[in-house]
Amino acid sequence: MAYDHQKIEAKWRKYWEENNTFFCDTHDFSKPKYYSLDMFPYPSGQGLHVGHPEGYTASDIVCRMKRMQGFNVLHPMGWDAFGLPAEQFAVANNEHPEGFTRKNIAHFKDQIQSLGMSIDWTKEFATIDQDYYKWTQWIFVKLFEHDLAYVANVPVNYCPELGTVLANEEVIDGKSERGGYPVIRMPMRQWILKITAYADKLEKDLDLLNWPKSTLEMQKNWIGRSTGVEIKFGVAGTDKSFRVFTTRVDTLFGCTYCVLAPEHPLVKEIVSDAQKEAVENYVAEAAKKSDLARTSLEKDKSGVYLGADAVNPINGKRIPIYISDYVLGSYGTGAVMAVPTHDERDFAFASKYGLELIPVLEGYTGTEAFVEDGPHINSAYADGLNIKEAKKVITEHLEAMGAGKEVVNYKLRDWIFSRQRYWGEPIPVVTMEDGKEVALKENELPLVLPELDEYKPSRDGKPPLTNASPDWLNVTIDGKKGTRETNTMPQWAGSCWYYMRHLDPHNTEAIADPALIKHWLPVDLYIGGQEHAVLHLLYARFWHKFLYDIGVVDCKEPFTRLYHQGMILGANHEKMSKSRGNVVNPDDIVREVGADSLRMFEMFAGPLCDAKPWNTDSLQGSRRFIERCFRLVSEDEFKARIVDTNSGELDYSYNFLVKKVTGDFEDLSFNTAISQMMVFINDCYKAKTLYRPYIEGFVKMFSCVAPFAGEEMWENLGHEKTLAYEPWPTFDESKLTLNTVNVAVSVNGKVRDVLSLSPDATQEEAEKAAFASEKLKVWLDGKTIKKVIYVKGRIFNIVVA
RNA sequence: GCCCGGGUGGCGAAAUGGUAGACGCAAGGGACUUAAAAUCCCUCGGUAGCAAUACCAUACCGGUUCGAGUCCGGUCCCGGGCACCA
Repeated sequence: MAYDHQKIEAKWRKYWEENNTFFCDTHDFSKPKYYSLDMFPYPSGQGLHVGHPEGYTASDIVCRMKRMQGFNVLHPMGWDAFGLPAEQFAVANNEHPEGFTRKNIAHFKDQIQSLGMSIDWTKEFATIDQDYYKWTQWIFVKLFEHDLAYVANVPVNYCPELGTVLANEEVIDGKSERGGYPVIRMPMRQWILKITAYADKLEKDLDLLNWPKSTLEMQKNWIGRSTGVEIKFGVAGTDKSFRVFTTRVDTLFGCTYCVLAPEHPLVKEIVSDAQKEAVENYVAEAAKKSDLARTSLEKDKSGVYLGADAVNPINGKRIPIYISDYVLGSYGTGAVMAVPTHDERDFAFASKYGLELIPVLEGYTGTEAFVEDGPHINSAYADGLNIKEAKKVITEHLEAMGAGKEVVNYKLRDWIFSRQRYWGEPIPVVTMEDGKEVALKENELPLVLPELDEYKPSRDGKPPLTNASPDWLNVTIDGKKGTRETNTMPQWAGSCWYYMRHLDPHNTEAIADPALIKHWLPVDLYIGGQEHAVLHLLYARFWHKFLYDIGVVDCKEPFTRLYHQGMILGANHEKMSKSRGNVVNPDDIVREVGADSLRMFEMFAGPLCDAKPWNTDSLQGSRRFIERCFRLVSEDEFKARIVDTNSGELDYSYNFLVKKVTGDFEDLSFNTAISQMMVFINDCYKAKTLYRPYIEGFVKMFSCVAPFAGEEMWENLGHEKTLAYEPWPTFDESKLTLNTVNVAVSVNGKVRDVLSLSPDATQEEAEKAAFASEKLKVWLDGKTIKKVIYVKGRIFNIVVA
């Protein structure tokens, strides 16, 4: 019986669906739980990409093993279904985006099912389902009630091409993260979530996570915690003052001027008449510039003297105040103390405007800012101290004077949460005539997205929902008139809490049954692309922490273990793209060589986290391996070798295999697990007899990677039911001890002979055997033996002079 | 510029500080076959040699060690992230 992948895969797909094989009874708490989650896909019109099966297969392998190990495994799938492409399709065809999206979902689901994922489809839902986004809106209302959602007129990142504002996280190099369109700064009324209120927790709790180092690092940098001192500077000749933030308070004696951000409120108040025009011009120019222009184009520093001076609180020195756009209004206090001798930016600025230079650390040469550690000078009581000591002393002085205190600052900004788009969750708020915002009550949710005649945003940035019918727009609450919010939520909203909803996707009373939340969270394994290292993962952590604080969840973090699959590149080692003509369609592969071969190839190609090029030959090699395994239980020649009494010939190979595969699957090291399976199969081909329990154990492990073939092989071995819940193979440690092991004998570290010794041969025995070696004579002849090093089972090294 | 990763055969890659290149792909040879495909077996880092074997070899330079792909310092490349954050 030949390996017919199409027949086998169709057969078992049907079997799993009909028997609801992978149904997870989430209320069954009798077994330990294992919750494995894939980052749910956005169901695009293009269908599945060949990269999707990679992450999905990885988590599927772990789920299949965990199920056999007796865990109650939850492995769900859902759809991140609000989003731009569907809306763009809707605008182009003047059609509601839902129909298009539902069609895509059906296609995605069919494709994923064809890949043999052991998913419990009874837990499926989409973010666009009304009974899902009801709860997304509910969480928003809770945030609002806790003053974590507010409206403000702020300068935002507006993307004219997309017709919407974007979060800071969605702007990369002045362009939109999606589409790469230019983004400009302009003030607009927006809903904002106070993620900064959670900055400290988001930073600290990174310690609790088993996440890739690079991702932790990126989150840390994004949050950008820094400890420093806030210092109060008085404005000379007035009763006004301003605060600066510095991480280098030790250099305060070298501060020779201060710089305010152009948008600093004090600027208008203290500017001198003589400088007024120049300052106003500069402020106007800076306001026009986008962040991009202020940063990348402005290598050269510019600024204007305010005509006012400040007083350095540490020594009473009178110093000029400038404004410059290299100081950001949105970070720290929007004002800095400048120490040109020990800060590169200040040095550049001071050199340009001929400002005073006072070195306060030994090592300053006058040609550039000296930023290393060293003894302080010109710093009164801090002279001779290093940075750390000087910081302490000067901070104490400032505190005693009431002129400074230690503070923590974050780079993280609040999350601009509203979008001027149609295809998103409506924000469940009504603005009353008096300008007050009122959130809808729970029984008024969901606030359903109304149908429109047209889905286009208007040119002036007004959202499509402003075109909704007056019935929808105008509401009366307690006899007062109000208007519904016409902004919608960003796509991230739906993905912030979906992992909770999979536990209980049809609950109408709560976001999920609290008992289920308590039992099943956090997610044990979360696999998805690294492109979400900051955006989605930061937002989801924020919502989770908020839900923790209001008692909805009782763990601090949603995802304990996170892993990113690497990209599948084109055969030419470049990113797959239509324009490069190197795109591989998974449907074609499934049809031609089968889902099992695709899974095997993607897992065997290299470490899960690495980028891996597509390789058609290697794909065939994976199929060849599956066929080789299949033949063992389907061809008479091999079936006749399967026996019920153990001859012992595969003892080592099998037991080592079980140990290796179990550990490697746990570590997500699938490529090495598969190579060990290949070694075992090669051994099987050489063996005279095949001990049945070994073959069955192999099939169980193999089936995690190639589930269709695995089930078929299991049936060929005489079983009637699926192997999905068969007990996971165990290994016998005693079978892993060999009678003899190869011990390399080296002279001065160079291997000269290999001895066959007992694994626990003593040093004396090893020595005897080594010095008896003919091959060694040449290397030892006439030499003095200084010492020998013996490591059991590994090496016997002789050091000679 | 700063912060993370990473650099090993023709290719994808393995290697608790202990015989570098497991496993696979490609290539070459053999068996089976009328033939081909498929399958099975063998060879396969470089140089020299009929061979045994020797020397060289994990980006480059240096160090620690009996012993370094692995640890430490420096250099050069490649990938990713951040970028006036005071």
